[in-house]
Amino acid sequence: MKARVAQQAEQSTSKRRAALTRESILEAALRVCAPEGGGQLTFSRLGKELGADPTAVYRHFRDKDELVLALTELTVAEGVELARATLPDGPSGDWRGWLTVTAESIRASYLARPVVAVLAAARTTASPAETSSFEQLISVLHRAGLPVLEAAECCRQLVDLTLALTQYSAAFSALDPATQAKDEAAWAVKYAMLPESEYPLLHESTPRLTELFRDDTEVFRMILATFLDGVALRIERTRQG
Amino acid sequence: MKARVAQQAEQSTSKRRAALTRESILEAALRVCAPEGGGQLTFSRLGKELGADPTAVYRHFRDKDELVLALTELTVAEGVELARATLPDGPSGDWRGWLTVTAESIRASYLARPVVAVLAAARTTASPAETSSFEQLISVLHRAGLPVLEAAECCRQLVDLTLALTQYSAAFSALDPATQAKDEAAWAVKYAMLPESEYPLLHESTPRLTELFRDDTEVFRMILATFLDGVALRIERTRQG
DNA sequence: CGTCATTGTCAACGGCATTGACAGACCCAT
DNA sequence: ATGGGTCTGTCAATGCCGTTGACAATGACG
Repeated sequence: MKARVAQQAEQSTSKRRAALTRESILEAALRVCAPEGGGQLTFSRLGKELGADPTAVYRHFRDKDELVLALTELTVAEGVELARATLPDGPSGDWRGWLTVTAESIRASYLARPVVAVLAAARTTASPAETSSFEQLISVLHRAGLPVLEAAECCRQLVDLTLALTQYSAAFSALDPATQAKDEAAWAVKYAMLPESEYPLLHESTPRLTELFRDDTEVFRMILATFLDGVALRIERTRQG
Repeated sequence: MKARVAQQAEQSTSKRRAALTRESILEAALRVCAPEGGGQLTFSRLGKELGADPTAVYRHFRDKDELVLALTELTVAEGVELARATLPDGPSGDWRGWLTVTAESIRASYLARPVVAVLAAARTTASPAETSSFEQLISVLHRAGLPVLEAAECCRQLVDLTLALTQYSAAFSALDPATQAKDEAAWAVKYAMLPESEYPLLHESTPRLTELFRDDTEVFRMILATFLDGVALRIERTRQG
């Protein structure tokens, strides 16, 4: 009864009354979620961006959760696409490069919309784009010498590591600038006042640590590198016996 | 109906009539944030737990942010304390055990109050408890053979890794059970329906991956192990050259 | 004893997601 | 064309949330 003309009739000529579509709403939402779009994703902001009543969105998404899920799916898909564009088509022996590119692509997509990353929290999307990317990751590690199951475990680790660290960074950059500045200042002051006698090592490292405070991306790269060193070790062990 | 806690009338200096104290509020908040305390930390819930008007809390904390910050500081301190209780007093050559215990202690403290973990997001606390723990971590890695700066970098990596993954887990367990179940079901269905011809490796790994879906803690342990393998490699390299 | 700061209560405000009633526009079969 | 049925946008209202300002009760102190 419901769900009449599923989706075929209206896209050819004039949209009957479709000022808003799922796509146009998602686009507007992505605009709102951009780092320069201002802190929050809210129905009223979305309505303003669309030039429509905020509640009109409910005609296309059951609730905010559904909207957020669609946004994360879009974001992941974009990340996967970005990775695909960077990576070679055929198989590659460079497993390390492959994993690195994939992780950093997904991270980049999320960081382009910190708000989405924050709202996505730990929701699992299981989008189709993700699937084939995952299969390829396993394949690359398997070719590198890992048994299938172990390769799959490593991939799961990589994905969790990437998503968790990315959302961690996103949460910070989604904070309002005042709070960000306050936190950073508090941190700097505290480290500057550390008594050298009591914390000699920390005192010596302060400049480097302060440098890293600002640079989430650098920290992510370092963690990823260390993690991949661990994977390399596992591969080597497997090969030897 | 005023459930008064009869524990005042102490303290040497001026103490008017403190039915509520910073400490009693924090305790109540921790109770609310416990996994079985029900989903959210809210002023009205807090007020109910205290048997007082919700807005009374504002007499002791400027706003919710300050309350949350205090809670995170408490949580981190508890984690550090837990680690201290487990670890030997003196120096230890077992750097790997040291790092593992520290990371898992902090994780355990946060997971005992998922709500705090979620609200803390990426706020930096720079509490005193944290500081000495950090100094010790650097010391342990330095003794293991790493230059001071490199040891400090590794510690920073470890902390970020731990906090990010913990908040990632906490975010999921802070979701209402219905959503959790729905997400898990969606994931399971999707993986069960994967065509073997297109995704042979994924298909083969499905049982293991499904097992890991539920077991955040196991995944964390694996990631930590892989990461520490990477650190071991770095230590070895330093020693040799 | 009177003054004053402290602290709990209460009512109110604005922002948020969500809902239900309504109205115009479109489609199709009559 | 016409009239029901259906989409889709609008509007008003609800309930929860954090936060604020006015008020009242309490104790401390000169």
